[in-house]
Amino acid sequence: MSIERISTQTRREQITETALNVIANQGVGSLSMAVLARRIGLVPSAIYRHFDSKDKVLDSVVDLLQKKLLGNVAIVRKEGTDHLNQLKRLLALHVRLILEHQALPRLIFSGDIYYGQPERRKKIFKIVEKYLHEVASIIREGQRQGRINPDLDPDMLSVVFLGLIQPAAILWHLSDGKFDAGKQVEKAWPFFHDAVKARKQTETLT
Amino acid sequence: MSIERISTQTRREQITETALNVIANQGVGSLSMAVLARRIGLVPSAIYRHFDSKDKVLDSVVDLLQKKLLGNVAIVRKEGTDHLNQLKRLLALHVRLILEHQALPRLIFSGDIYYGQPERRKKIFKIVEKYLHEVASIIREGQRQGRINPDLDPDMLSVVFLGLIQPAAILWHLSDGKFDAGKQVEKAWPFFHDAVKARKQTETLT
DNA sequence: ATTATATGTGAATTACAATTCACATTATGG
DNA sequence: CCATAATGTGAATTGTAATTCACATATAAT
Repeated sequence: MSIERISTQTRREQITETALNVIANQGVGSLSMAVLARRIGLVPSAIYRHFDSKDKVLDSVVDLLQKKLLGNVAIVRKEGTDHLNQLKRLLALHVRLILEHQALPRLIFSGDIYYGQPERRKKIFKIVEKYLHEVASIIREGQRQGRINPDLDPDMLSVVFLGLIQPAAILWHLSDGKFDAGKQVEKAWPFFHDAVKARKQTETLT
Repeated sequence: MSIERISTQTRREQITETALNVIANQGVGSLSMAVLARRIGLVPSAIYRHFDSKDKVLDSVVDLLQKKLLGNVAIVRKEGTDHLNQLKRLLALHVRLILEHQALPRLIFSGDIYYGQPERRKKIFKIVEKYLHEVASIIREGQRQGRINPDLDPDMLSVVFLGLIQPAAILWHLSDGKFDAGKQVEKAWPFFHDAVKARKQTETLT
């Protein structure tokens, strides 16, 4: 009569993924134990066999997000081509990630997820910070390699880099998919690339 | 015994502003009629003298946001200096707006505000769209004026422009004010400016 | 001043969400 | 095979939020 029984380990992953999807599609406000349970085919109280509370579920979601986000960085670093190319690749992966899980910006922005939860807020900040560190680090290597203009501040650039994606993601989502985030980023990349690459010789920066 | 009675007109504005602040400080999820009322010094049911429902309050918040956001564009256009300067000014105003009302990105991202409310979602999209149109229009004029590189796509640029602000705002908020968004944008602007300005003479774009 | 309208109050209603608990049932180790 | 732990269920509890309503009182119009 009942649903198949699954090990807590797998269940936890399933619950976390589902929660991420709910947040992505409907926002943090729509995430309830009931919704979560229904989507999986469980009864609300069953969730408590695997998580102590809704808060713990949210913590788990944040962890998942971290894994996915920083995972992308690891991927492009392994590919180890030229550093500007790493950034390009990272951009592409990030776009895909965001389009798959619109939840990413929502987790960061909504505030509902960390209001009254300073720990969680700090954690999310750390994740973003780490991501930016990695990007800045790639940029620095590119500068050492002589491919990226050494006059530019890598930390500033890393934030701008993030900005190549974010608004595109918003627009995509707000427009219900009509705005083509992929195309925007494709167009924005050459602009960024050109602005960032080392100048051949004499070129004033004003 | 009771609070002073105020005309519905003023009350509506007061309620809307308060709602915006609550969202800015605590997220959409924390916005309840009770919180709203308490902040103003009313009783929850009193809100209904001025708004039919919470949804109507949210609609009103969106209107307010539109006014503020597009208001900034109007301001810089009137100042009518050089177009690149207009953008710089707009950037500064936008930063201030976002720092004052962190609600802006939240309204757009949280999803809670428009899930199940396609009308509202469309409206928000229209606001952002219009903002971008204005920015693109400023850019086009700059191109006609010969100050901005005519090879760059103004629509693409307008989105990138938005990206100069957004991540900075996130970081500022996530870090609880420790990350200096103003400084980031100040640094990012010269980068953008240089990348966008018309090239003196021969300069390949790759 | 008197009446009508606009504002504000407090209690009541309804719905829903998080969480707990006693009770099944399946899986697993011995 | 048996005992025990792990999973799942459904009812019950508690809290909170949106909304309505009957009742008060200030404000404005006559």
